[in-house]
Amino acid sequence: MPLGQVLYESGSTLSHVYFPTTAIVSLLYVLENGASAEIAVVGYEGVVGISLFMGGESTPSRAVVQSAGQGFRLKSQAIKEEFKRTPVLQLLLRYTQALISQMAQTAVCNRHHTLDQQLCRWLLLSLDRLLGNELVMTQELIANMLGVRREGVTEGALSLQKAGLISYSRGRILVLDRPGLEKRTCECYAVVKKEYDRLLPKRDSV
Amino acid sequence: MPLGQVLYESGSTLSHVYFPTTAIVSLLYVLENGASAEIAVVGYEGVVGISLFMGGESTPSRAVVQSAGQGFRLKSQAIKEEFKRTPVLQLLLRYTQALISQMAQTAVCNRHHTLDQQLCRWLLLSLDRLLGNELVMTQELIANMLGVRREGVTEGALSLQKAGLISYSRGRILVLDRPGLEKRTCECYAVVKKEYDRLLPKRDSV
DNA sequence: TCGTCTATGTTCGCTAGCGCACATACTAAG
DNA sequence: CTTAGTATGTGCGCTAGCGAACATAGACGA
Repeated sequence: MPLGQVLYESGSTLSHVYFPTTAIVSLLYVLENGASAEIAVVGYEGVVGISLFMGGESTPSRAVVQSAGQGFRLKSQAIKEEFKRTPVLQLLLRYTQALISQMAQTAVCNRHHTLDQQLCRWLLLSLDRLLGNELVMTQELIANMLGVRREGVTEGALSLQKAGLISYSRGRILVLDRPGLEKRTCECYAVVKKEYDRLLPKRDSV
Repeated sequence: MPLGQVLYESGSTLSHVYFPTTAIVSLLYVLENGASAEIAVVGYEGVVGISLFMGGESTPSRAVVQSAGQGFRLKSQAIKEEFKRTPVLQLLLRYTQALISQMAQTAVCNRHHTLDQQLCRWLLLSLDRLLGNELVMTQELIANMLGVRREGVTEGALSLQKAGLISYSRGRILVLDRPGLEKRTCECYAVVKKEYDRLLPKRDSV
């Protein structure tokens, strides 16, 4: 495995599972503007291509050889057959992959996007998991979730309210203009949502 | 599930697996100084307590109810018995959990730690996956991995060199003082390493 | 009705890291 | 040896977000 080799691109179907021995492989998440961040490092202790046995076939991440070296690989077919014997696990594994995607996206988002965008993303992700269009949630708590200052959330929420996208008071947030939020957030929300939809087609069947 | 309920603490052994229906649960990573960041959100589409069927028993993350609501739960014993039938998967699943830990830690680290600390973490993690004490890697590439500017890495590397911890030139980095790096980095390196060691005890057996 | 608590709003100085532009300096190919 | 190319060093102005301190105001119990 030479330095810089791309084992798989974001979104492509994986043809092999790789077991590095002396090589190191980086898992990168790439944003639309080309900016990227490394999500994890895989060396001799690990496997590149988890999604193949997670049931997802592909991931929104890219795998790049970070340090030249040796490794084994297995045809995807071989792995998949191994796992066909245990259909019960499929759903759980697929969910796991969705979760992993969300985590990874969170990491890049932390790095590259503004508090404002992250706030929108967070509101949308939460909303997707609720029935109405109301969130019971203080700004203080949101700040904790996002890992930022409470004051930052206050500013963000204010500007969203001024823009007529939400309205709130004392721990209740009403989303008035969902599409507006979607326009205002970064790509991360859409990526995560798409991945959940792809991996868990019937979301209310769990 | 009332708002604010902690389903499991970082590091504790999980007693149940939870399937939220109307509740939302946040997975938080907490730093030593108490600062934290949300790694992922789990709602009706998902499961809280993945590590139970991943084979890891516990995770370094905390699960908090973010929005009150209903949900099911299963005793951990029930889940584990289900999975005892398929011992082949165990190793892969355990590795998956280790990978997930690394991703999560990366996300908090992005949020809360300085470039300097992250650089040390990155060097150490890479070193752990190599034989010698030399990395073949330009600062430009490291910047890409960390998702920061090349100049930032230059500054960091300079100060590490001045401190006598590393020495480098044109794409070759020599680590001179490993313990020194470990002292200088944030907790994230240790957490990840510990988790890998815990989950993959015989690291050269993969 | 009053007092208290909690949620939100506002200000101010500060710093890390960004973006950009450019200055070296090592290296390898001709 | 020369030249081109790539890796590293440096300076400068700028902005997002931090930390801390404090102001306001809705909610709710006594």
